[in-house]
Amino acid sequence: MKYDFKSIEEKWQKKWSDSGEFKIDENTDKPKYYTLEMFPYPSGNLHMGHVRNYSIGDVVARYKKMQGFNVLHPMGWDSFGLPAENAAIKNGLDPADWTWSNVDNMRGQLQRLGFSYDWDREVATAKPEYYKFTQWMFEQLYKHGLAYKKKSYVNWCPSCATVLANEQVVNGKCERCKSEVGKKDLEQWFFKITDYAQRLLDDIDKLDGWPDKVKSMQTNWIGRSEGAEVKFKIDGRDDYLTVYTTRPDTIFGVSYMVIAPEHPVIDELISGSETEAQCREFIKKVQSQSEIVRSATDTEKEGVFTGTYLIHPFTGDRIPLYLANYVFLDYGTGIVMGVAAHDQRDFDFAKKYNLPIKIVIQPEGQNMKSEDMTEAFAAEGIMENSGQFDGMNNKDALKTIIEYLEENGIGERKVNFRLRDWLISRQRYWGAPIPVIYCPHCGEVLVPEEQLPVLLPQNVKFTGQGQSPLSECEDFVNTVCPKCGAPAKRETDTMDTFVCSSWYFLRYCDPHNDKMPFDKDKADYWMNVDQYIGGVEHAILHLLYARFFTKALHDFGYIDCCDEPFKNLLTQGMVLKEGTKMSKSLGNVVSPEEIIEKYGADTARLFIMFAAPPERDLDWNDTAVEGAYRFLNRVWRAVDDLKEYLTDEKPNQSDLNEDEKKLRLAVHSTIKKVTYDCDRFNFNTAISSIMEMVNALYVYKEKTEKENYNKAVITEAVNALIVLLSPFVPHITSELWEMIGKTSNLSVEKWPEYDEDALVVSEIEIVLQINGKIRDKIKIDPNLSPDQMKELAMSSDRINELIDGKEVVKCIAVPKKLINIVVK
RNA sequence: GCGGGUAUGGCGGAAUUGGCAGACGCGCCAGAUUUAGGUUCUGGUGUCAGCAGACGUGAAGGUUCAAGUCCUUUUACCCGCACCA
Repeated sequence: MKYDFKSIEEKWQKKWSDSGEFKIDENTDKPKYYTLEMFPYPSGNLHMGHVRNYSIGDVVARYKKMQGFNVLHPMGWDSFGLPAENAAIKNGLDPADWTWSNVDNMRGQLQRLGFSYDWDREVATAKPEYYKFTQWMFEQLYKHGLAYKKKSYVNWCPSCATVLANEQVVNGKCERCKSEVGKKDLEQWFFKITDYAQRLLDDIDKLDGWPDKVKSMQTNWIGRSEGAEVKFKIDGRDDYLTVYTTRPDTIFGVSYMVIAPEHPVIDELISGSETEAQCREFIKKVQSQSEIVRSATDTEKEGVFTGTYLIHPFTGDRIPLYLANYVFLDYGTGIVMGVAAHDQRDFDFAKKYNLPIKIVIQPEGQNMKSEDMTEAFAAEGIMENSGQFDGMNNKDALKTIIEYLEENGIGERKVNFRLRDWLISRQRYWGAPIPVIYCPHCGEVLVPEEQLPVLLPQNVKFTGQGQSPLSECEDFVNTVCPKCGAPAKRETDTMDTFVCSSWYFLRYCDPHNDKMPFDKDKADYWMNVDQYIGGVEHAILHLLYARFFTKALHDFGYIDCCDEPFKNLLTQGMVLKEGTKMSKSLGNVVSPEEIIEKYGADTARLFIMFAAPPERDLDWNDTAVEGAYRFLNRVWRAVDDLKEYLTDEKPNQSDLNEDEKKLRLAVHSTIKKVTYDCDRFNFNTAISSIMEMVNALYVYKEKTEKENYNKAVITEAVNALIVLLSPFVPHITSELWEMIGKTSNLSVEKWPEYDEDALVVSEIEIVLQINGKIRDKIKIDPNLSPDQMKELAMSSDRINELIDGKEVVKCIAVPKKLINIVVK
């Protein structure tokens, strides 16, 4: 019989779907295991990255299930987002129709790959029954003071015609469409993720199962720094400006101050000053610069004197205040001390504008002169020109100076984060509407919970310009105030899709609940996610937001079991073709559909799991895919040949001949190895050891006459082969299972255990070395003591020949491995 | 500049603890089967050398009886952040 993957895969996929094979619930004594792959955006078709992501997840799910866990393995759709709306603008399609037809197509593709999802738990963020609770989440955050509206300079993508979160701006460009992002002064909705900055940072240490890379990326993104805020009095006035510095020890080295051009106090400061005209011109110039130019390290530092002086709190000196393009409004206070001698940026600026360079820290044992300096001195040293702090080590001085600042009311210790609040409103249609109503009498009012969801209106015009399409939709905008009943208007912005995906893993725990986003007991049963799998591109955005949501929901009392969503994280590598990323423009895209058509889902899955370890990039190789297909055929033929030599009897180790023992050894060492490897996600080596076992089976077949087959040993080998292979290639193994007469369900078959007795060998080969070089190999009883081993080694003719006439200095024997004789 | 990572045959990749470097697969070479091609089965395949042997895990040192693995220095490449005061 031939391996007909097409009919086999169709047959089993239908069986699984008809019987609800992968349906799961909480009513069991088994320990739970929640494995989750990042849900896809329904772009229309699966790509190889998806196939890899979900193949890895499916192997984990099936393996854990066979090990006796109650496995939650769900799938869903991150189905709000811009492409649907762009399709509407371009082709006049309804975003919902476009989305749901893509979902149907992709669901079919996932099913053709044989993934073991509990489809009853499917979620889609764009369904009212889901976004109802996204809106509920917004309201919870609002009620706890974590959602608020403010006017600020925000990132604006002209092409997407919407604002963006800081995390969505990559090198000054929109992470979605790559257009240059500008700034706009707008009133927008934010989530106060900064309230959680310290906890999000501290708890990174708890994430043992996360890759270091992702942890360090999050650490850098949160960007904690310690320093002080210091007040400088404005000369000739009674008020102060406050600066933030991480180097209060250099405060005596301040020779000028710099302020961000957008700073709100500037207008007042420069009005009427002699440099007003230049200042205004400079501000205009800086604002016209793109974020990329502005934030590039090599952009020349420029500035203009404001006409204002500040008074140094220690020396009383008058310090000139400059506008400068290298100071940012949104970090610290937007005002910085200029310490030319000890900061490279300040040094460059001071050189350009001829500002004094004042040394206050000397490298130990040296006497630097400012006129000789070619770059700033930022290392440790001894304080000088710093009044009562002279002679101190600058690290000690830093602490002492902060204490002094606090005691004298000049300043205070301050921790700063780079993390900004999360801007969540978007001027787009295809997202969850923000459930807020503006009443002329009551102001900002939440839509009452019982009125959720605020539904997206239909028959909306998409122009792709200006305001959110919702704002043109009279029926939607006009409503009544839930508090006073007066005519009122709805918020017309929708939420960033990252809000929807920040809690979907909780919804899978209880996907049909229409009262609450999830039942607390169910969430406490399933959470947290034992294994999360996805691309590293979400290292900051999604993973940070999901952590924030989980912590907030935990604090609000909706989950008890954890305040971190993902216990273990696997970031899988990319799928490449000839070393480069697959892309339409390069024309090197390998379509999963074609591969399934040509070789079947099992071959696609096997190749992907075999070709590289999961976290590494994988280079697609057509001939190696053939190799995977060849292997499955080899397995098929072996089982087909041997199916008539099966028995119910178990092998008896003591009755076996050498060939039978060898086969049994191969089988049981493979069980051991595959189990070990699967526990560590070394799927490529797990598969290679199964291949070795198949090779051993062929050797046995070759060497043994059919009438002498040991049926018990063969049966054990065939069973183990099918079971061990089943998480990787579920269709062919299900068919083979049935073919050898099994009626039980393979997907819940108990994972095999190896038999120690089968691993015992009477003889092993060890290596004889002289001075670390291999000179001979001998076969010995593995249980020999080191002394017995040495004795045997010394009786080797070859060894005696080589050490003849030399002095044996030392002899090392490592049981079961080698003997090394050291001679002079 | 800061942070994370990678480097092993023609290629993808193995090598749990320091203990036979190159498992497994691809490719290639040969043999068997076949009218032939394909398929399948078997054997070979790091480099140099006829053999013995020597060399070999980015580079250079070191520790050790023994190093891909540990230590020091260094190079190249990939990824992330970056005028953050």
